[in-house]
Order: sequence, then C-alpha cells, then structure tokens
Amino acid sequence: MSDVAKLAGVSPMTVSRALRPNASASESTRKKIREAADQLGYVLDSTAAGLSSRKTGFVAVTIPSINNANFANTIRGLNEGLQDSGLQVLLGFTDYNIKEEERLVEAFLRRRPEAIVVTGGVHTERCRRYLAASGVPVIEIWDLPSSPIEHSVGFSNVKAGRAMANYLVDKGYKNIGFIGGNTKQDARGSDRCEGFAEVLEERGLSTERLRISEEPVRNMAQGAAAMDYLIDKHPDTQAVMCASDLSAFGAMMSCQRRGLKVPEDIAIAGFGGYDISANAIPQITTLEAGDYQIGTETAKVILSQLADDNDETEERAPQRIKIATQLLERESTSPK
Amino acid sequence: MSDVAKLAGVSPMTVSRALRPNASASESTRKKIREAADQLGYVLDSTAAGLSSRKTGFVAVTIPSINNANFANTIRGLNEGLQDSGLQVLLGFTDYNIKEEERLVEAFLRRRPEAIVVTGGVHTERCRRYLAASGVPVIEIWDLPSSPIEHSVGFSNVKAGRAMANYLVDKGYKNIGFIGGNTKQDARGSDRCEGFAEVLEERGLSTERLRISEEPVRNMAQGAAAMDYLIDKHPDTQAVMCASDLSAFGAMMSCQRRGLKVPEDIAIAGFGGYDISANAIPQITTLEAGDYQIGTETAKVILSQLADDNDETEERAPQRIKIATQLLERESTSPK
DNA sequence: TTGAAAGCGCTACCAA
DNA sequence: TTGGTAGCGCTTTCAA
Repeated sequence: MSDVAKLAGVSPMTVSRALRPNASASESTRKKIREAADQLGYVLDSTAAGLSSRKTGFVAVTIPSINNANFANTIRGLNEGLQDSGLQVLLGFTDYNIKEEERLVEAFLRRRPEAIVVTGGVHTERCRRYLAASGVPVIEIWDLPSSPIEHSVGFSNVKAGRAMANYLVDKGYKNIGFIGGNTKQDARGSDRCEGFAEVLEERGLSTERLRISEEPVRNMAQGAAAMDYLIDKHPDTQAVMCASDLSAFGAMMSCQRRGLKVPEDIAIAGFGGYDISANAIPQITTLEAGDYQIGTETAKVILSQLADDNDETEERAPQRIKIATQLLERESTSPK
Repeated sequence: MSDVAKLAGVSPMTVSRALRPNASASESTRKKIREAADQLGYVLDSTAAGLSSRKTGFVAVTIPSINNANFANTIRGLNEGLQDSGLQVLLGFTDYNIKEEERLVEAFLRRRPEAIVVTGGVHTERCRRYLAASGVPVIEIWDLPSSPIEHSVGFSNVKAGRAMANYLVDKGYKNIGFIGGNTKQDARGSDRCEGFAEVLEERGLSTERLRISEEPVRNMAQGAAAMDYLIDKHPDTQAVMCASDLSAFGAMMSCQRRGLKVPEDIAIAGFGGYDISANAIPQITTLEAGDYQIGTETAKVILSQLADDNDETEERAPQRIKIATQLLERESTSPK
C-alpha cells in the first residue's frame, strides 16, 4: 500500500481511504490512486483490513448438504440478499451431523464472522455455548426452535407434517404411510413425521405405516426402496407422504414398476417443492417450504442487526421470522 | 491470548505454539494451556494468524451455480479431499457469467487464498491477468483448456459431445437433434454441442436440429419446452441429446404427453450422470462426467502444489489431470 | 522447550 | 480532505 502511496504521491492513509467507498477522499486523488494501484497490480489485503477494523466481512453459514436443492436455494437467496453489502458467505456442510456442525462452527468462529447462520435448532451443548458466546448475531434457519439461541427464520416442521396429514385424511384416505429416515440425523424431517403422526392419531387412523427406514431416505433410490418395503408389508396402503420430493419420485417409480397407478391405486405426496414435483407425470403434490425466501429473509435479519444505527433500539431484540409454507395440490394425490 | 498466557502462567508465545499441532511444546504445558483457553472461552483469531504467517488457509473456488448437482458433487469431493489439511473452501457463484467471475476472483484475491479454483477455461482478459498474477496455484476445472492458466482438472467437452454423437449414429439414428442453450453463457455446454455437430457432419448427417434455444436449457421445464419446439419443427426427429439429464427428463415428459414412446418413437440422451437418469422410467442414457472425482483430484493438485517439500521439483510444473467420462447406455436410447 | 522483540498490512483515532 | 501515530492479535526469528 505504501508503494501505491509513493507512486501516487500521497500518504498510505489516503490510499486506504481512497480504496474504500465510504471514506472521505476527493474524486481526483481517488482516481490517481486507483491508477497507481492498477499499475502496480496492487490488491487490497482484507486479512489485514479485517484485523485492524475488526470487520472481516464474513457471514458464516452451515447447511447439512450441498447436494440438496432446498438448501442450495436458501444459499442463493442469502447470497443475493447480501450482494450489495460486501458481506461474503463462508459456507460449510455438516452432513446432517451436529458433531460435525460443532467442529465447523468452532473453525468458523476463528475467522471472526460478523454473523453466524446455522441450519436447524438442534445442536451439541458445546456448539450452543460457542454460538451464544460468539458476540455476533446468530440465526437458526429452517426451523423455529422453541428455545432459539437468538434469531430464527423458518417454519414449524411439525405443522408442515400436520398440514400434509390433514390434507390426505380430508381426501378420504385411511391407510396412510410416511416414508422417512433416521430420526436422529435430521431433526427437521423427524419433526414433520411427528406432526404427521399426531394428526393420524387424533383422527383415529393407524400409525403403523410410519418411519419405515432406519437409514436416511433422501434420494430417489432410497424412496423407491422404502416404497417397495412399505407396499410389501402393507399392501393396503392408500396414500404416502415422503420425506422429500426426490424420494416421492422414487416411490412413484417403484409403484409404476409394480403396475400400481398413481393416484388411482396409491396416492403419493412429497416435500420441498423440488422441480421434479412439477415436471413428473403425474405431477407430485408437495409442500413448498419457501427455501429461497428463508435465504433472503435471513439476509435481511443480518443486515438489520449489523446496521450501526440501531445500537440500542428494539431491532436488537431476537427476531423470529415465520416463513409461509404452501401445500401444492397436484395429480399424484388427486384422482379425477 | 495474553490472558490465556497469564492464567496458564506462561508467555503468549508458548500459548501460540501450544495451540498449533506442529509447534514444539511439551504435552503438560499444552494441556494446561488448553484448559486455560477453555475456561476463558478463548478462540484463536485466524485473521491475525493469517496476517502474521501469510497463510490464510483459504482455497477460493468459483462455480457457475450452487443449484447444480454436478458442481455440488465437485465441491463435495474437493471438501473431502481437503478435509485433513485445515484448508477452508471459500465458495462463490458466477451464475454462468464470466464478468461476475471476474468480480468474484478480485474479491477473493483480497482474502489472500493459498490456491484458486475456477470452473471452465474461459475468462475475461482482466480475470486471466488477476489469476496469473495471483502468486498462488490456479486450477481450472471441468475443462482442459488449450491454453490453461496453470493447472487443469477436467475432460474435453468437445470429445464428450463427439462420444454421444458417435454412439447415437452407431445406433442407426439419422435425424438427430441436440437440445442446448445459449452458447455464450456456458462454454462447456457449447463445446459439447460443437463436438456433437462435428460428428454429425463427418458422418454425413444433417445438423439442422441443433442448438434449438437461445436461452439456457438446464432444467426440466426448459428441456420440455425445447423438445416441444424441436418436434413441432422437425417431427421426423429420431434421437436427441440434451444439455443435461434434467433437460433430458423434461424432454422425455414432453414426449410422454404427446404420446411419443421413448425410445421406440424417439430416443433421448442426457448428460451429467444425475440421479434422475438412473431412476426415471425409462432410465436415461447419459454421459457421466466424473464430477465428484474432479473435486478429489483438484484437492490432490492443491495439496501437492502447497507441499513445501517440493519447492523446485517437477511437481511445480503445471498439471493437466484428465478425468475419465463414461457413457452409460440405458433404455432411453436402446430399443429392445 | 520457552521467551522477547519485531512486524505482518491495514485502519481507528486524533490533529491539521 | 489529508497525514501521523498507534495498534489490531498473532507468528516469525533469534536467543536462551
């Protein structure tokens, strides 16, 4: 930087200011300095800038998996919401494992992020401590925990499961199943299953067709295998909700292979509002979670918390942003 | 850190060493210091560490989109390959736009990454300059550019297109189409189309069924729309390769809606080895690109370049890692 | 194995 | 609008 200063005939301090948008520097020196920097191939060192200003410009984010269109959309929304703020997302993947989340959060904390976003409301004890003591805004997404660490942006997965169950029962189905996975790994998925089961019980229906697999059921092949298992065990099954649209599609293919017609012989619903649900034939009934919106709303929370004009106002209070989910009724549950 | 030192009764320097795995410190003081750190809730500041040691631990990576299973798999492979190295991936999305890539690369350079990974071999002039002058290993992935900046890990997209064309021509199809998108935005996609077209010409077939759309054709809906357009224009089309398995699936659904049987009435092939290609009925012939492997191989290149025991050996020479692609023949192009 | 001094490259703060 | 001083929290280097 001092080289640039020398070349431009100013002090290093002026260079520092000229290279930042908000600092005061005359347009003429700005231009002079930019040219000098360009000529020398100088690139600002934000590591040093961060150390000095205590602002790293990082937002640390953990999601369970990058191979998931829902979380991908959230990150897309978050990125777009943070676009003009100069904030950089530091992304990490927990592989649906809260121990791994703890490791990631610890590593991220070393980077001194200005905000931390974690997926879900279930964390290790140590991870909660880390987050609570981080000194920066913490946002839990994709859920609305009953005891949030600070802010949360999401929806009730229990209610989502309830909504789909009520829909299927209202449709007149009696023997209703749920295809989902290992409940320990994915708290949000098991919450949906729980809500689903609640409704079946409340409305006097059997819950013996639930939680088929001990393994996660996220992809198409797992959905197909789970459906095979379910139909073999309960051939009288009339309707099934799947943990995701991908497993719903796999389940639907499994039915097709067996000569079962969807929805005439068996109704299938998914979750997540994936592309496949709108493009498969028949189209698959799904519950759209507002994944992209979770990202944009999270960005808003971060920016409002980081705005320095609200140091002691009510804005600092924990935010709880509820994202609307939407049940999209499609052919797969709706016989003509 | 000096607080920790005081509590543990040692100098800050000893704390610094005790907290790093490779530094020399006795196990007893290590333990003492770890306890003190834990008690104070001290977390190392890697911003300051990075400034001092000139090692940030970052690997900057740009991919076109997070909503793409292929690139997601590459990142997964890269992450896993870098797992034990302490290197953190700094991920950015270019939205298939090299101008945006330039912006990202410039922002990333400020973070002083220890290596830079970019997708594709086409960049803006300025971006190439940045990368070449970065002073750290640069790896271009998902392609094998004829004039690489430094290292490359990928495959020839032209050859991939040729392979699929040859396969379809060998199958006996004559009126063959290609469903793809705007060639300016996605150089890799247009390379595949180019290779595809070359073969058709070489083997004396018409190329009038190529490059249907000016818009990108990446998702299912776009594939369906492009297929509708193609069949309306060329009802005699016998076989089609699509830019991705997603568009291939959409195209297949479009055929199903029209009462065209796949592959009896029209054969369809995709690209990318997506889950859907193996789970759709019929299964879709595809070209697997080795996406995950691109990630793991890229990690290997980075680690070998960063190893300090090869300062002047041949390892420093630009690497060019060719990833094997595999044509998976499936029912969608193979009438019984 | 441990400690002291110096400085990484920048920005906050105060002064002009 | 510009410049000087001090220091962000750590690691490198050298010495003990």
